[in-house]
Amino acid sequence: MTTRPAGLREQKKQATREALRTAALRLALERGPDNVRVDDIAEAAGVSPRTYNNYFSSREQAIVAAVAGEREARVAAAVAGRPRGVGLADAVIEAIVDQYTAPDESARDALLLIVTRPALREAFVETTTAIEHPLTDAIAGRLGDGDPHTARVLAASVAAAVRVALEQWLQATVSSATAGGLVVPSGSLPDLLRAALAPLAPALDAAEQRALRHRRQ
Amino acid sequence: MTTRPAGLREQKKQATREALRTAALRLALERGPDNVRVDDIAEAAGVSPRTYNNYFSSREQAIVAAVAGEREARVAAAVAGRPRGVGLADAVIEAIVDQYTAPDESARDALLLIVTRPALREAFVETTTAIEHPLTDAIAGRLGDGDPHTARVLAASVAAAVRVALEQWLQATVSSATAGGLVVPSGSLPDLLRAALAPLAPALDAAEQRALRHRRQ
DNA sequence: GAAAAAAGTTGCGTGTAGGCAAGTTTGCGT
DNA sequence: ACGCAAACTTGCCTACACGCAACTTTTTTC
Repeated sequence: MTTRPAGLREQKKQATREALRTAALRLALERGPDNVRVDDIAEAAGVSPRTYNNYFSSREQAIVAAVAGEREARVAAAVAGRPRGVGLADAVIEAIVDQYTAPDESARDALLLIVTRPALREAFVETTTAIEHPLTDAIAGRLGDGDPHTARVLAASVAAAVRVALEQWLQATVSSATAGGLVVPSGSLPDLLRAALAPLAPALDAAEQRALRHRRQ
Repeated sequence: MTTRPAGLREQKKQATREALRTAALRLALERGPDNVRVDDIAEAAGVSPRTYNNYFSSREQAIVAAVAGEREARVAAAVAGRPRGVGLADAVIEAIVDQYTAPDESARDALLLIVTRPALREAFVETTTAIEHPLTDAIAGRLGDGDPHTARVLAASVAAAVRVALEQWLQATVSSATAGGLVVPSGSLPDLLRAALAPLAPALDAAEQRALRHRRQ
């Protein structure tokens, strides 16, 4: 579905990208993010520093990409994969909660690293915009391609809501970190996501109803 | 209303900011955006280059800021200023259409400049996120402070929809430019804005109803 | 299967973003 | 009115992003 004919070229590109981001994360964890030069990352991944910048347009991007991974694609697939019966709002909300609540233990200490550095936090929050395009397609698929504009706006809004939830979560995390104990848990991300997405449910449902009505006629 | 106690300090800051962005725009128009160094802008505004970066975190920001101006504040004020009777969705949509359709003739050639340079276009589109905070307050004011979270999500979604509309408008503009004739008009921005915001109306209305019901109890 | 075309990598050079610490200006309490 | 504290400006310095043009690798075409 998501995998195209392959081609050696594309394989290498993905491999390089993967090598860069894992190298970036590993080095950041080993020495702390401030002691990692892009030269180091490039060297660890076996490419030139110039090539690094062909893949990532900032040093932070590579690090957060290792955590965010291919979440965009997974979210879109999850939305598309919900059974026909469930409403659009439920499909979207549950798909997102699922994908952002992956039991990814390996990411725990990485997130710990991210929350403490403002630049990294910002880059991490920025990753939410990456879900817009896949999500647009997924929503358009469910709405029946009547009006791609609507799907795009809804996807952008959903991404914005996710961003809001992440910001709240990070803020809670960092304040609980400075407040005292071990950091990890903070407010429950799933709850924050649901709360942030809830106000958009009427818009999603309305679009779905409109699409249905339109198709009948 | 929006003007605080003043204070000489704040005045100077605003003056510097204004000087920087007008200088940036003037120079960009005179010589073309690629022939403007931040040193030039700083010099024209009478500050050090280092100070420039205390105000704007990229060269493009200053140029687009001259066009975007204080639109954030105006949008928020316009939303807050609509009569109590009109629904939230209408208030928001009309306020935004008004503010983005200012008959600002002086901005015409500036926009012409912006659409042609990808970096400037991106920076211009990014300015939409600036309306989020003021708009959050304005929406929260209309919803009655019952749940500030909802206002924030709605504001972020509205900003996202505006961004989508701007992207479409810029794309239409640039393609009509490469296609042939004089550039300026392209698709009607007001129409694009209304179309992009329409799918969010149900969410805005639902929030308003909820707030009303909540207040009655 | 070889040659042309397309896509990707790399080094170089220029301009830029931002941390830090010292110097300057503004605001405020007394 | 005075002086202290906080906020802003500035120069210096390091690392970084990205255009460009030459070169290498993969893909396509005949």
